[in-house]
This record gives sequence, C-alpha cells and structure tokens, in this order.
Amino acid sequence: MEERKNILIGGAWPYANSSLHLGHLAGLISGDILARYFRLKGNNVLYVSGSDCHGTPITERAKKEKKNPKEIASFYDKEFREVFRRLNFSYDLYSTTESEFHKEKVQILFKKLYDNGYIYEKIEPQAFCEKCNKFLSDREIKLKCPVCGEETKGDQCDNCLHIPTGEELIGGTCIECGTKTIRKDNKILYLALSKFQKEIEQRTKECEDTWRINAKNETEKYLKQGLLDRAVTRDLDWGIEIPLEGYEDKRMYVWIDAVLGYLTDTMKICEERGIDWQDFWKEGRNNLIYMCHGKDNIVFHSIILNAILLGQKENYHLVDRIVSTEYLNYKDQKFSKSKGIGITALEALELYPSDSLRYHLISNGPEKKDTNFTPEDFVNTHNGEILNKFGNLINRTLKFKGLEKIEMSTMEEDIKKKIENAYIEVGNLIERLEFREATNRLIELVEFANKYYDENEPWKQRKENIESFNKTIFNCTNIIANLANLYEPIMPEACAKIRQYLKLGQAKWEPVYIEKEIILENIEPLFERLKLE
RNA sequence: CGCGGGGUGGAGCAGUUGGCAGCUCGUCGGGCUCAUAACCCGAAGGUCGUAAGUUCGAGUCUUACCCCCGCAACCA
Repeated sequence: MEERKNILIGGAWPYANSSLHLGHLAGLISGDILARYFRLKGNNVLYVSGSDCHGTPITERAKKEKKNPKEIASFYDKEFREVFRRLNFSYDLYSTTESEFHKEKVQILFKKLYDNGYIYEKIEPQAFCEKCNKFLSDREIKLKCPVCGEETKGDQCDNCLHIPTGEELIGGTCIECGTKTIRKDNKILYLALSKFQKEIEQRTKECEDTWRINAKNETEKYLKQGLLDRAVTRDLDWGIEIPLEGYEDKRMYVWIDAVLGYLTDTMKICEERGIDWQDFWKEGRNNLIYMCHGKDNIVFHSIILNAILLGQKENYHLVDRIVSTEYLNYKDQKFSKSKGIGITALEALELYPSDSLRYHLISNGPEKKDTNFTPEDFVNTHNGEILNKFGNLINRTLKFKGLEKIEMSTMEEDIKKKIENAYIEVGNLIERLEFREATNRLIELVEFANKYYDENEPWKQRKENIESFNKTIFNCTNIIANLANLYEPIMPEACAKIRQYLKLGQAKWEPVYIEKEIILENIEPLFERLKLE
C-alpha cells in the first residue's frame, strides 16, 4: 500500500450572480471525481469550494433589481448548494466568501503580502464622477472609442475590441448619470506580480506534465509578456475591507479574495476536525494540491494564487495540478441565459438523473477541446452506455428469472486478472486526468462481462448444468461488485445501490470478491429509459 | 501577419513517442430469449481539409494554402 497523501482539491468558486449551467458543471465535475477516487484509495482528502460573493457584477445586478448585493449573493449561494447536493458533490466544506472566518483570514494574508513588500501604494489619476462622488471603474465609463470612433464602454470597445488606456478613459462620461468625468488622483494598491516572474516561470516548468496543456500554454503566454503588477483595490462598498489605514472607502479586488477561499476553507475545516491545515498547504508534508476549473480561470490559479502563496514567505506549497477544462457548448453555441441558449443545472436535474448527468459530463467532457451538449447525445449516452450496457448487465444477472440467490462458486482466473487490471488502468487514467478514457476503459469491462454472459448462455446452463450456471452468475456478480467500486467516483448513487443489493461494505479502490451466498431481494432497475421530448 | 482551438467512414469522437486507420451511435444481415425490444456475432462505409517536402514508411514531423469555431457582454 502506498503512503497516504494529503490531497487538497479545490473546485472553482462559482460566482453568485447568476444560475449555474451545464458548462460550469463540466469544469467542476473533475474535482468530485478526483476527490472520490483519492478517498477510495485511502488518502487524506479535503475537497473544498464555496460561493464567490463579491465584486462589481454583483453590485450592478443588485442595483438593477433594487436589492442589496448580499441578497443577490445569498440567493445564488442557496441555489448552488442545491445543485451540488443533488449532483452528490462530496465537498468537505462548501462555504462563501461572505463568511466572517474567510474575511478575517484573507485580511491577515493580505496584510502579510503588504508587510513583505509585495503590495505597494500608487497614486494615479483616474476618472471621477463629481455627481456620483466616486471613482469609476473602466466598465462604468462611456466614451467614444479613440480608434474607431464608436460609442462604447471603457473596458473594451464593443466595435473594434480596442482596450482604452488609462489616459483615454479620462474625459469620458459616467454611465450612471452621464456627467463628464474629471481627472482626479486616486490611491491604489498594486500586487507586485512582476517580482514573482522567475518563481512562477520555474513552477510552470516543473508542472508542464501535471498542469493541463491549456493551463501551461495560457500561463506561458503571460510569462512571455512579462508579468504586470495588478491593482488589488476597488472603489466599491461591497467586498472585503482593506486591512490598512487610509483605505476605509475601498474594497479588495474580488479575485484576490476568491482564490484564497481554498486556503481559508482548509483552515476552517481543519480547525473543526482538529487537524493541522498546514499538512495540505506547506512544503514537505507529502501533499498535493489540485485545482479544477474552466479555461478562463487558469491564470488566477497558476499566477495569482501562486504569487500570493509565494508572497507569504512561509514555505507554502504551490499548485501541483491544474485541471482546467475547455468549454462545454450547447448545440455549438455558448451557454447564455439572456439568449436562452442551453439549460441551467437545476433544469437539467429536473429532466435527467444525477448519475447520468455526471457520467455524461465526464465521458463527453471538454478535456482537450470544446465539446457539445445536446439532449440527443445525452439521451444516447444514458440509454446506450449506462442503461443498455451497464444497467442491463446488472439486471440480467441479479434479476435472472426465478433466481433467488447467488450461490458461491469459483472465479475464472482471467476474469480476476481483468478486474485487477481495471483498477490499475482506470486509476492511472484518473490520475493522468484522462477521465474520458477512463469511462471508455470501464465500458470495455462491462462489454466484456456481457460477452462472457452470452458465450456461456446461462439460460441454457441452468437447465443442463447447474454448477456451470452458478459459476457464470458468480463471475458476473463479482464483476458487478467491482464495477460498484470502479464507477463510484462517477456514479455514486447507482454504485451505492449495487453495494446494497450485494450486501457489500464500503467502496474501496481494490478488488472485492463475494465471500458468501447472497439472497437477492428488492432488486430494482438502476436506470429508467429516457425518451427524447 | 492580433491570440487560440479545430478539419479523420452518415453523426459524434480517439489516435500518446511516425510502423497494418480505431471507438460509440446509426445502417444492413444473422444469433439469443436471462435481461428495461436490452445482449452477442458479422458486414458495408474513410485517397485522415488541400498541395508540396522529410523518411524505407506520415493521420502523426516541416512548409504553404483553404475552410469552420471561440476570444465584449448576463455566461466556465
């Protein structure tokens, strides 16, 4: 048995200003697969996430709906929890960035960065609206694009994609009240990312085989340009307060706060469990850190999080594995609420079983390139692979006409070998983050079992030679028992039911064999056939 | 020359270090009756976007070109 490792798995923190859709889930499901797998292997796993509640988009939405930001955030936080509960995500802790614990710890970490000289103050002229009495962020400024002349918002020109410079922004008008902005000096804190260039370069190199290829490429792109210091204060009243004098009217940049949630969650759960959080986050603790998210989140984890950890100067362990997915599209288009493209996670859970959704999001997951979700494909996966192959193997064995118990018999040696190999091969695939291939490998074992069944023709054996019948059923039952382990990370509900039918104990990532006869009772089909609307 | 991802049998995809072109679904034919008309066997179907090059050998490497899709937003 290998040594137990301390494995921290961070699922991206969903942003609490709109509903989760299947695209989000495609990026997050990997985390749950890994968490469940590593627990089955007997490691110390912490799987953490939470709702990201701060930032401008939430305040904008609140204003539009005449609510306060906290109401918006907590509404979606509740919804997210419902989605994750129904999808059986096995978080050890799912919290929010609004928790006092989180805010307090983030302030300490932020202060440390400041004390270590990685956060510095800069006075810069910025657009200010006298009527609203506030500094405006880029997206709150309206201006005529200096390149193409179109009227546009200040973060990027809608027409020509030009990103206005700081100078160009001054003189635009306030998007809120239309007042012409004036130039006024503002005090801004910057995170000195440039000081981490070397260390991040080195880390990226070390991880070239363990970060997904898109994470490596995207990070290298930024490194090649040279890391730029980044403003970490915002002129808002919603967010985490800056733990420094003279910044009472400002709040922390949302990404600094959100990305530290992994760490504050760990501290929290370890405090509750009476264990040392540093086992998961410091060097030399036999630990691994996984981060799971979509491709647009890459640099926040590969660069900003690592930089903040380095900047603590406290022997932090950096991110080991970046499990960054491409995008899941809906019938070739991006999921979009306003255009009515795609379905939300909750809608999907109304239509489809949780296990099947998990399975399909994995087997059709955007691991290396964008993939599509279509109801047709989904139903095809559910009825074909999951029901016809896997479900039917269980039914034809455990619901064999007139069969009341599984008798003890002997295992075929080559079937034992196949089972043992499956643990090794599927395990390797999961550890290499090749989840799609892992599902293929598993279906092969199911197909093998169906073939074995057909070749032995137990319906004939039962009449002609009861011992060979018992052997066939015994072997198939053992394959099923092992499938209940092997599929556990992907389809936990179905696997729990199988283990209950076969009176097996806890799932483990190692071969299990039936040790005494099993009385078959209350066997129900695991999956129901779906019809396309 | 903005950046990135792609073009492989009807559909969706896999092809890791160059070595007989694979998988799932669909189609056609057959078998079976334990099983949710599920399962199993067999067949048809591809000049791997185009052209040139390297090589004993290229889907895979090089070069040029053609085509498709993302890269502002409420959306990972």
